[in-house]
Amino acid sequence: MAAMTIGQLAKRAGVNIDTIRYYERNGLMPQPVRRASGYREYESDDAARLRFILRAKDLGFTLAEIAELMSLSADRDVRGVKRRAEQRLAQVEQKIRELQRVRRGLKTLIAACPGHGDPAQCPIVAALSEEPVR
Amino acid sequence: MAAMTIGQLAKRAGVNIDTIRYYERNGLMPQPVRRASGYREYESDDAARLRFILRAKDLGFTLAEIAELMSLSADRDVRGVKRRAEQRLAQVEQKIRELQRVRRGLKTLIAACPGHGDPAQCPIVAALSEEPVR
DNA sequence: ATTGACTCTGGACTTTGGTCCAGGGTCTAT
DNA sequence: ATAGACCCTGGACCAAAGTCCAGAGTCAAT
Repeated sequence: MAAMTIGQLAKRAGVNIDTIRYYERNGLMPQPVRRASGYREYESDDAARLRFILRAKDLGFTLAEIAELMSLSADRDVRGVKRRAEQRLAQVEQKIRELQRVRRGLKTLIAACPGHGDPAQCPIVAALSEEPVR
Repeated sequence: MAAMTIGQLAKRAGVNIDTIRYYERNGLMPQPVRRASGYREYESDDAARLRFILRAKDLGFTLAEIAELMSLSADRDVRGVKRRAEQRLAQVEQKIRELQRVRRGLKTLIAACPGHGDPAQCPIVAALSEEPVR
């Protein structure tokens, strides 16, 4: 019920005021009611919507994906929402695998490096110019 | 020994020709010898250097970090190189943990979503507007 | 009524790692 | 000698997700 200004909403959500305007321009936040002065007025629904965006962002969705999620949700397309979440999960798992590969590569190099002495003995220096493992 | 043009080097390394010029502008690749015509001439050392850059990039180093690695390596500072590799490893591990958290979040939502019916029953739609777990 | 904090708009700017283009010169094979 | 492929430079442009700014108007408290 309590109407808020954009500054209050921003503070409450812990985001920059310009971020909210940016989301509005990009269709993620609604065009809010305006006072006679032009000031935006937000309701608690808007705060919920902003939390939705931030939570989804935290889960790694891009803003474009979030817009799509909200559109699916508005269409009551629960299946579509679930599908997008599954796709995102697959991406995350792919990225984890990739980073695990990188981790193995780094660990191998670090383990073999004496950390002192002749650079020619350091496998990091040497290995970095070998053929990539890709 | 065999001198190459930039196009040959690019093809051999599998990168865009402009990427090499870009690396040169940013101090990652050396200013090569020029022919009278102005054409760049590369030696196999340069190919090794380019591989170094690409391999390090593959391990997730930024170009700035790669420049630093090369500078350390040129200073024969093996300890410094190892330290950077360890720091990068720590970053990678941090990122993996973060993605694992994201994965858990997504899995929880997906598991609880029926995938059909009333959107009010779908925890993805609902949970996304709750307080972030951060 | 004034002050200080707040808000409005439109547009410019940031970062990273390139990619592309135009308008010119060069190289190589025929 | 000429075509076609290559190379040169400088600068413009791209994505993503904001952030910042100037110049103007508004709000709340004193």
